[in-house]
Amino acid sequence: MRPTIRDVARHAGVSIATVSRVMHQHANVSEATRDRVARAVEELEFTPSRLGRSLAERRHAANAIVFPDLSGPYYAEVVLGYESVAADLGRSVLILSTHGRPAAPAMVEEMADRCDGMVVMGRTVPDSLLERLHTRGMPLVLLARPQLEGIDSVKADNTGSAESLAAHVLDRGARRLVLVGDPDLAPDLDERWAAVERVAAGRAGTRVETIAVPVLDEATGQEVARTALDDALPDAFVCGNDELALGVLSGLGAAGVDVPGQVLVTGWDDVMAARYAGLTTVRQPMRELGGTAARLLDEVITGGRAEPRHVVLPTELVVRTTSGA
Amino acid sequence: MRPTIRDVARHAGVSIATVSRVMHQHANVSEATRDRVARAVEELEFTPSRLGRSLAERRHAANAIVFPDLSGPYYAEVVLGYESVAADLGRSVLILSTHGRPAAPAMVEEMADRCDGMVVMGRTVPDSLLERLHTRGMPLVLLARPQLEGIDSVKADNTGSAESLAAHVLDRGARRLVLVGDPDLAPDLDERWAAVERVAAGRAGTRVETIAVPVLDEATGQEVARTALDDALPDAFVCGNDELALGVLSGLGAAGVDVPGQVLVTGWDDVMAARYAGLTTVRQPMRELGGTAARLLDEVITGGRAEPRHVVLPTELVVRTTSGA
DNA sequence: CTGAAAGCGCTAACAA
DNA sequence: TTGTTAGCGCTTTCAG
Repeated sequence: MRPTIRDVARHAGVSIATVSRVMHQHANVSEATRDRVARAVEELEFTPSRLGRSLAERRHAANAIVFPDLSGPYYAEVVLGYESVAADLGRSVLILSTHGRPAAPAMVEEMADRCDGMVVMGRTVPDSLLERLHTRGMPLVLLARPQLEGIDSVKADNTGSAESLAAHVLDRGARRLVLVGDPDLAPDLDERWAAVERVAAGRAGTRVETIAVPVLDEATGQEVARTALDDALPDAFVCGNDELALGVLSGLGAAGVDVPGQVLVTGWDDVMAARYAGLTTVRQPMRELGGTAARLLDEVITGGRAEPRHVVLPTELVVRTTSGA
Repeated sequence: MRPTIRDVARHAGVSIATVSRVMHQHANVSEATRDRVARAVEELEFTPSRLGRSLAERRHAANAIVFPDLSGPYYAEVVLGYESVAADLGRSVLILSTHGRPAAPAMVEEMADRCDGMVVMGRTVPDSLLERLHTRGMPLVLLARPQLEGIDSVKADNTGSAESLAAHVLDRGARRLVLVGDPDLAPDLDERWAAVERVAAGRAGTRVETIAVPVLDEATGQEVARTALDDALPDAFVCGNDELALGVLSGLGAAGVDVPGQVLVTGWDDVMAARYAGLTTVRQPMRELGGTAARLLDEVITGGRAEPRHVVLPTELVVRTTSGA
């Protein structure tokens, strides 16, 4: 059996309170006893139980992050940025991918009971749950999802870059645009699509359509391309993320369509593969999104800020060959 | 304040033991009391505290995974595969990226105190720590790292595919090969390099050199290319992972070197970008590596197997244009 | 079928 | 400076 604080106390001939004090470098301990205790700790290889400590302190020194699923680099990068900062702040990191599981809300509640605060991405959990957690006092930060009254949030700028992207595509002569992706899956898309439509509305003869897809991955992109090939090809596919765009690209390529000659294709995120595919896209600071969320959450947990903060990180249009260099 | 089991007990006019029984669907409770308790639980919105429960049960219902750092898709995919299976098994998931931190061993010990078992990847932690944890009874699974006496392990086949890769490159006429990557960073490389050298040794006039790099990422790959350009170019760069290879590729491309005409370049992992870059590589089942580790760990935790298991997952050579189609 | 009581391992008032 | 003691919230014998 692993030694407990009582074992150490007995071994050093002191009380458990003294052991606790020594473990916490508490001031009021004579050097002599401190040494005795330290020796006992050494000899028994004592490490205080996190569980006992957490129960007594009523804090976990851990925090969590919830994200929808993990197809592709975007979430991975965000999570890793989060882990990195949270670890620097001395907190353990719990992760949960809801992956459309019906039990997701229950899993989130369970996780809420293991940490001092959590970051929630996308449409992983019903708002009502988040609001309940928030009123219950659980520190929360929303990441890349719609804001909620009184809760901190972080997101990347969708509007500005979506406007640049739209302008770019239209400047290239595209008139009929197809927006690919489902805002219900990626809440960010709402803002982006709105921006594109706003820009398009300012230009005569422009038409914008929308294709909702079940998943934002390469296979789906390929399918979108195939379907479009049977109908009339639009002038541009504006996709919700790079994987979708990459899929459209290969679907089109397989059919011998000339990109960007006949059609333009754009993505979003700027994942590594986008560079090698020459995809025009918008760069999001994925790592920083996670890192910023971790820092905000820490402020909420420790500081007890009065007002919630809402951070928007900049994004950047990256023009490459596939939408016309 | 959140209600405790005592609140529920008082509310239902029973003892806490009875509440506990009801919460656990324990048999010996009359239907009447069960209902009373259930109602009280409802009304107070009682959820048992994980902490209290864990302390009493002496189990966390959580497990962890440690990995070196997160540059690139490989670790991300593995972690996600792990999370997915672990969550299905009803366990919470803790992650820790050691990232060369000097405090890594301490962080791992701390994490060990929050979970029922953990998966350890690569050279994140000194073997001595792992052995100590193991003797202490902590369930462990090693992932893509050298085995340790009595501890389960999972890895992808390095030898077979490295042989195929070497044969492929040599068949393409390469005589002077450069192996890029540091086995101290990625333990898998030892086996791969050994396999390549074995195959090369069987062919006359072949020379194999090695370049150790500090990190296996794109920037490093570019640098390797630049350095090689100043000296004599080898016939083939056999890289430790895709990112490195992709970096070499762009470094070479920037200098106008014809790949695969003048030089061959190969990677390892088959990440998404590799497909779009046309990189010859070896496909590793990244997700499955994580998933398998999660399952093994579960067996160790729950079953108490007598003998450790060592699983090797198959890999596959994927030939694309950059090493000669 | 139900309750009392003893922990699980620690922290932190309060005394001394 | 040190020790005593009462929890933190739960599970689980052991009686009844």
